[in-house]
Amino acid sequence: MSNERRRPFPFDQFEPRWQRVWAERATFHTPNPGDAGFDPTKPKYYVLDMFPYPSGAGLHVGHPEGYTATDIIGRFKKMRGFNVLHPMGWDAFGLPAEQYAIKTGQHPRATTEANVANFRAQLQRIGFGYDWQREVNTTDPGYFKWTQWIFLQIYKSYYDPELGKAQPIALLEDALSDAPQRRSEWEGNMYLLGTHEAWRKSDDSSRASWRDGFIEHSRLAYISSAPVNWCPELGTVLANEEVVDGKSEVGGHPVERRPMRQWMLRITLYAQRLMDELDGLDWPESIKIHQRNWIGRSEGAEVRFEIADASGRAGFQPAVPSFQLGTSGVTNAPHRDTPSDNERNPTPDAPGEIPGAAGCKPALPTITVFTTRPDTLYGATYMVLAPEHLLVDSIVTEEQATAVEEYREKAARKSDLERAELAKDKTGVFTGAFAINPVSGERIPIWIADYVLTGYGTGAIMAVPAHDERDWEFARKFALPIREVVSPEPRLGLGGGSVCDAEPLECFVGEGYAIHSGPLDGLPTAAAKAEITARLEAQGLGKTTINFKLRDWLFSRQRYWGEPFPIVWENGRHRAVAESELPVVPPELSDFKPTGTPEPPLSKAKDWVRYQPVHHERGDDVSTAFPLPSLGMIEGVEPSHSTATRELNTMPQWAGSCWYYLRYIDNANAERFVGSEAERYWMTGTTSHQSPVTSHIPKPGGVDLYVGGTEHAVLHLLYARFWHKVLFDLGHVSTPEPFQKLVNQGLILGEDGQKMSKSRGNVVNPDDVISEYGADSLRLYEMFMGPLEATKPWSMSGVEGVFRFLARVWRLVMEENQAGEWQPSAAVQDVPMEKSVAKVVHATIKKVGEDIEAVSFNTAIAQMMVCTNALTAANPRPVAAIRLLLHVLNPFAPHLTEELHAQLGGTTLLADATWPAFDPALLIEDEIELPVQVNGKLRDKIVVKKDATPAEVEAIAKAAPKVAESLAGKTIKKLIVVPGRLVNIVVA
RNA sequence: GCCGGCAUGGCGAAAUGGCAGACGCAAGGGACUUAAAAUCCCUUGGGAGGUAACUCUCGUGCGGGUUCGAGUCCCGCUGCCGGCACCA
Repeated sequence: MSNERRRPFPFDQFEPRWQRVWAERATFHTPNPGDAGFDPTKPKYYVLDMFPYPSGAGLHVGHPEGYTATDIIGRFKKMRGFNVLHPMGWDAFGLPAEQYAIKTGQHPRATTEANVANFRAQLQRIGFGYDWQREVNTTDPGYFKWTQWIFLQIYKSYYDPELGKAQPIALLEDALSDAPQRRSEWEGNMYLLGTHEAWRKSDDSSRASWRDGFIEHSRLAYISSAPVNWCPELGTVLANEEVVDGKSEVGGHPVERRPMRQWMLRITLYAQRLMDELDGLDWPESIKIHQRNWIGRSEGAEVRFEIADASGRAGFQPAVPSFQLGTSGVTNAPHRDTPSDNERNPTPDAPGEIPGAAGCKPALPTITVFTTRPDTLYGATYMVLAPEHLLVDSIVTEEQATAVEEYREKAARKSDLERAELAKDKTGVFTGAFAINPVSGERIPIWIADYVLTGYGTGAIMAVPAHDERDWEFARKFALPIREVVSPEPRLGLGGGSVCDAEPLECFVGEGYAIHSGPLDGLPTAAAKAEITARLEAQGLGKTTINFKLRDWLFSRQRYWGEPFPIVWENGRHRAVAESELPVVPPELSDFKPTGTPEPPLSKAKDWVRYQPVHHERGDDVSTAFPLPSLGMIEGVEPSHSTATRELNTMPQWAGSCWYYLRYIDNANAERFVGSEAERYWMTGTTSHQSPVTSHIPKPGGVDLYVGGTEHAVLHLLYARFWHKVLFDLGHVSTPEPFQKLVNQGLILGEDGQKMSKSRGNVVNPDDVISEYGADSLRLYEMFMGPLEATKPWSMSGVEGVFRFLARVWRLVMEENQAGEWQPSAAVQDVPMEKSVAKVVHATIKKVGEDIEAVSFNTAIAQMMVCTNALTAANPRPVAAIRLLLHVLNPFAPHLTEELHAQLGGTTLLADATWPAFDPALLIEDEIELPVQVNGKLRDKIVVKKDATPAEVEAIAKAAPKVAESLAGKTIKKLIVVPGRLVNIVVA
């Protein structure tokens, strides 16, 4: 069979040989600034692949697609005189290794090591020019030490809304002690930071504890007990981004909502920056749009509704200011930030509420809603709270209490999946309470319904059934009044803001003109929004607001095979371990099974759990964020370390991949996560000898080219940008964005046009392709299939096609002797190139270079095929022409070209060669052929001198036989000569 | 429902608003060979006409438009793929 068959060229012999040569000579090693061999005169180019999770299944053909693209570009840039950084590593924490461990009892570290070895060998077999000295592995303690360190930087920071950036939390502490009078101002912001719970508790405590609580809850990493996505099957919680249709993205297991104590990262505070700073990036527009949609900014207004007391009057105005209407324009849903003793009946703590002070008539709370259509306020005929809304308990009437409680329990039990499936069927219950429409003064009922989400806006809405599909449906089902307040066309004579005549027949959600809306009547929607918002603001009843769909990032997992948090708990408070204690290494376990409860598997390591503080040398960073005594320790009690326990959760897999591109830059650095000199060079191209980087970098800088699949459009690419921005704010990195240019490779389908999968049996294994056709054929085919970004099916006969092309290149240079051995061909001679040969060779140099820059590899390969066909026809074959072809083919088929280059007497590596220059003079034709059209239809072709004047061209064109025939008896209305392109004659 | 992307031969695909189908696959024919493989050469979008070199004509999902000229730009559809989906 195939191994019996004689190979058209001996790729199986020379491919491994050249791979060894590259490895031995460290051909693709790139020194850092300051290292031996570093050339500061060269520009830098950082080309990055999305590093793989080393699964047990090994590489599939999708991996080498992007990797070959970056390899071609990296090798090309090296030939063009760049310092090229092109590294590879392993995103090796993750669920599959842990689940395999559960099944087999084998330690995840063992399987991970074996898989990494396999992946590395597979990649090396394809001949990628990685700098293997820069390899990183997220599970390496020398790596995750710095993942933990970065987490601590986030933990020790807060977001300053005025500066719009993260700051060390120590500064916040200073600010609070320096300016205690700013407390009320801070209180406003505190709610915005989700810290109102702490504020409430601190109300009657000392100033110091208020401050501690405030600091505690200002951290960019915080503890929350909000309902999270719990997956019982996987035994862990998942981020919103990891839940697809109510099922886990990994494994497809059902996911339910339940409140749990979890670490969250305040990515929401970066929503605006994450959105704005996309603009400067050279990314596919679709990915940018995807991220913008995910962040989901919407502009609107918050409106405060008072609750009517039983007699129907508006309730008492609360004595405290409504600090939800704070200074910052950014709000998000209230989080229940502190573990609640009874999670099913959380303490109401909504804004403005003062629960039952003894002996006084309780002031009734207000309800704040978010709306993008404040212009429809006159049409708000009822309100809806999310079932989980914290106000429900305090407003529900006795008669409705049972029904409400039943509904809330049912809603809580519903999984996300059920909630999604039942989405169209609205359900809800009346609370028995009423609110006052602030503009019409009308008494409107307050309902609860699960179509209102607790996590978005304020978790409460004003319902305008005439102009919102969902409210319309709900109102129809429960026979609630529907009032039309927007008309698609301007209407006259329907003013007065009074009652409308009849309920509308259908829901109108578009923009139009206000009707039945008092002072707004006749205004177009945009103006009506502005007018009503101004009026509300003047009366303290509302204000413009911006809302984001983006939620804070749920950052903890109940897994073994992940980075432990560098956090210990004591007396119910968390604190950072000292930096000198990093890395916090996971304990050895033999049983990795989920506990079956939300208790993480690390809880099984009883000794590890009990925190034994290391003895600190002088100068060690023990104090971390702020001194231990301020952490809520009981005064007078000596801190006792024996009671301290470690945080048992681990970080999600995204943690390691949030910064790996930085570690490649300086992967052996034991002092810092990345050396600043090297970081500045590879991210901005400048060194300390050059002018310092200012805070306003015109080009965002970062990785020059990042290639990977679209599946990371909102997960990895959003998380990594977030971490990078925090590091930038804190002065640890020099660019605001990590990845300047992004290219998405398309999906490779099976030969049947279906997605490759084991069950379909259409999976192509790159190893098989290599053993039959060689690594160069695999590389070349993956690039020749079509545009890199396109989804395209695999075709083995296509592989065969590029294989034949490579064999033709081989035979350009080599021929078989009588004994059947390959030897340099006699046809290859040191003769000058004929002009026609020189022309095609130089055209090839030009086009291939341009196409590589444009990431258009399929057309570059087509041009090299044309060139090869031309050279095959030449006899003798000028060796200079062949050498030039080998140079431009080298980034694509590095093994074959190195071999042939050596066979032609080359003593240096093509990989180290300089990209050839083309001679533009050769590409200029003396005579050019021009098509001549009559009325846009091709009639003839003429040949003219390249510098012929338009008048000359015109004359020749008119004289062309077929043109003359078409023109006979007609008058020329217009004649267009496009120099070098065509002639078009318009006749009557 | 909303937001993207795509639509060109039998197939993968090319084409700064300027000769549609480069390059490759597949297919057919031929050369070499005892034979096969490999290799090399020729043909290959549809239709019509011509003994022939060739000639004419239609053709880039559908319908309009802009333009001397549209696969390409604009408007309106259809189909497929991907994402989001009660986000007020």
